[in-house]
Amino acid sequence: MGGTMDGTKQQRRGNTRQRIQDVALELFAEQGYEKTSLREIAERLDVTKAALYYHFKTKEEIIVSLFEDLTKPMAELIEWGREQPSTLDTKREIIRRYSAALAGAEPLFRFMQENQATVRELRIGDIFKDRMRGLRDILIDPGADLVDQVRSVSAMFTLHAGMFAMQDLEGDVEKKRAATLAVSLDLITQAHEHACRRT
Amino acid sequence: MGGTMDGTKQQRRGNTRQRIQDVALELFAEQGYEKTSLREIAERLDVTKAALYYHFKTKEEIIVSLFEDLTKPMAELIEWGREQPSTLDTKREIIRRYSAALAGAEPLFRFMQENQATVRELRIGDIFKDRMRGLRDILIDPGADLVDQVRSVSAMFTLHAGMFAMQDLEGDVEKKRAATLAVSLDLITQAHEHACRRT
Amino acid sequence: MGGTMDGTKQQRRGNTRQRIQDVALELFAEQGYEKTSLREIAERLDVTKAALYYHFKTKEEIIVSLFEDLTKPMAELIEWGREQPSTLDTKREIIRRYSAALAGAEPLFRFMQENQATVRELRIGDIFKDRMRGLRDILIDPGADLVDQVRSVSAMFTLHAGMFAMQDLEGDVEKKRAATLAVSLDLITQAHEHACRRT
Amino acid sequence: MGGTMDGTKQQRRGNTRQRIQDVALELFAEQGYEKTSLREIAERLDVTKAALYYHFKTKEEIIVSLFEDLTKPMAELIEWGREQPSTLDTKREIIRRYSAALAGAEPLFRFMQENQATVRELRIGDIFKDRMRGLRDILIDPGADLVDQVRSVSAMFTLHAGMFAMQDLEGDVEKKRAATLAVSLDLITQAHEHACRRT
DNA sequence: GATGAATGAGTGTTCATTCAT
DNA sequence: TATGAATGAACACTCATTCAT
Repeated sequence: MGGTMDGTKQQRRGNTRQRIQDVALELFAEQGYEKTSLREIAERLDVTKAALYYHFKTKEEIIVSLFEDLTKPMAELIEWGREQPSTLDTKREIIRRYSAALAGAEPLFRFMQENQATVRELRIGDIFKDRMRGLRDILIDPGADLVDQVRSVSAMFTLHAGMFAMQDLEGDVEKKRAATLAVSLDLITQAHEHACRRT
Repeated sequence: MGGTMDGTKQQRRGNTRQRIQDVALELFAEQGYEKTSLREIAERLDVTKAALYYHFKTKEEIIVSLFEDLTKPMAELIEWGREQPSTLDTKREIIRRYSAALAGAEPLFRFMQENQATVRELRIGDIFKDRMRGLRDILIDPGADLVDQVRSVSAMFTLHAGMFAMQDLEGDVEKKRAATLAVSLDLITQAHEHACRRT
Repeated sequence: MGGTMDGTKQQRRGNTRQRIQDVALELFAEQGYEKTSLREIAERLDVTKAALYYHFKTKEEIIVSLFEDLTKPMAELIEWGREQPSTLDTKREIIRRYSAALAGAEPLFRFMQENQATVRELRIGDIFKDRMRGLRDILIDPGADLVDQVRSVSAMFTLHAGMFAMQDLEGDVEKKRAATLAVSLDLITQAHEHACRRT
Repeated sequence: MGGTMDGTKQQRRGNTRQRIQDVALELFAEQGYEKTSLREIAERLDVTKAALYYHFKTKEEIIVSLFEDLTKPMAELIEWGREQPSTLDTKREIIRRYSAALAGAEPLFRFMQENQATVRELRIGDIFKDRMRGLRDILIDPGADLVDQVRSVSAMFTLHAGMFAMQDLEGDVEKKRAATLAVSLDLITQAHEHACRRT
């Protein structure tokens, strides 16, 4: 209170790019990619559309940049996972870390889930698909029972559902997160143990 | 008058409305709602855009009509479910029938899943959300453990994931459907039995 | 004066396409292709830009349609020329007819000449280039002296120059046209006779 | 100060203005004035757009400066021509020197020819028109036959055509230049001698 | 001698929608 | 049952230009 400059249009030196990303992600997640126009983003930031083009070559590049910035943890997780032995502990750790990665970039992941049709046509669509497949292949034992494969995939999707579809369940957010993680871990454990017993 | 049926542009008496729905659903599911223009639909049918407006008042009404026509089984399932006692058998039957309902209107459900952001702004968004909540409330025991609630929701989402996300797993389509159903039934069973043991 | 309907927005049934072409050609010839915006064309016609798009898929298609409509005589001339024996009389007739063709589509040819850089990137650029080459190859004797080849080409370009670059010479338009044609015929005659004497 | 010249971005002290002109002319001649953006020029030079504005007040000034620098020989030629007696020898010398002037600034003249519609709206349009008229008036005898006037103008345009329209004729460049010049001299000679005979 | 950041005015193009016929 | 012709509002994107640093 008092002090912090004059309040309008100040302090935007050098961080405009960041502010564009923030507002864009918020709007993309809220209304979808196509229904969010550059005009809208620009107006919220009190700059002109042309200013957006100074920082990003196209509309798509905005979402691509967000994707690249925010999914780094996911990429690293996959890389890490590939180098580990395919033990139950590894898989459980993957699930735990993936849960954390999701929580850390919630709006982006919500966007990815709720705009799949759009995302599919965008450059990030393929990258994301690859990543999901990467994760899946780490969690699934080659040659496992089909039911157990489904269980592994379901473990991942339970985490997704936990973020978006269970938000209107009554109860504390953190507790729901924990419960979701528990079910996910349960599924991956069942999948793994069945598979072992067979061999 | 009278005359030869020559194969093109005849024989479509009265079924134009139906044909519009078919093509629209195909395109909506493939490219998304916003990216599918009425021009595109009209061109595929070899009629003019204005013709679409003879059959549907707006673009939104096309998707609404599809939704209403194709989700009747789901609505009936919920109605049926509400009148049944909350036993394990009931729940398993719900899951089975829901799986069948999904399979029977695959493109529409794919559309709903892949265009959630769009659907949310449409009239069908709320209806669908209500239905999903309806289903969920039948499957969940009030006062059950949070983990078991998650398990129930996960049972539903496993079916969804099964339709869309597992399509690139290797294996026969029917077998995958069966496996998915098995995991889903497993989850709902676990949820139910835990809950019973507590009471 | 007196009589002709009410003056505003009447009589435009069915001929809008034609009116667009007329206005577009006028503006393209006057200001160039790039500097003429669709807004400008639409405003002159008192319709919206979108109306232009009902009749033409793109801006380029407007100029393409003009080109196709207006250069038919030129195309036919080339076709005719190819079937004739390569006599002096044929060549003189070609020059005469080409002169007439130019006069009959003056604004288009002016446009083509004054916007060569633009035209080169358009679809019509290549077509036009081919036509010019076609004409040239009819007029030039294979194996003629280089100087005589130049004379033949110069005969064509003299006609062009006559249309555009000599308009500010003093004198009656028709007389200038006749004089230009005379010089052109002279050149083609010289070219032909030299060539004959050599063989 | 001292220091190693490493090859990139050095050694351009003071000659940036020149480099801008070079690149601009190249692009203007290749794609036209309107289709060449300052961004493009700047990118080729690996400087920012703003840097261009340090050296030139507007886009137009770039082409104006090119025009002024490169058409000095043409201006001097006219000045010289005006002071000479109107003999055949003078006229032939004018044609020879004009041919050389064209060859010495080929890209600019190509640009002027291929962007006439654009050039007309630019400041250089009028200057150039005046110059062409100046040349013409030296070559034409006042009161000569209209046909001979056309011949004189055609002599000039033959040189133009020679530069641009005959480039795809087979044959050595230098030989074509010589042939073109020969035809042009021929035309001017015919024009002159006819005129003399009449007086 | 040049850059980073931005603007204002414009571009061609597409869309859902309307309405007289 | 449809079409032909048009509209108004929007969209992504580009441009020449400016100015503080």
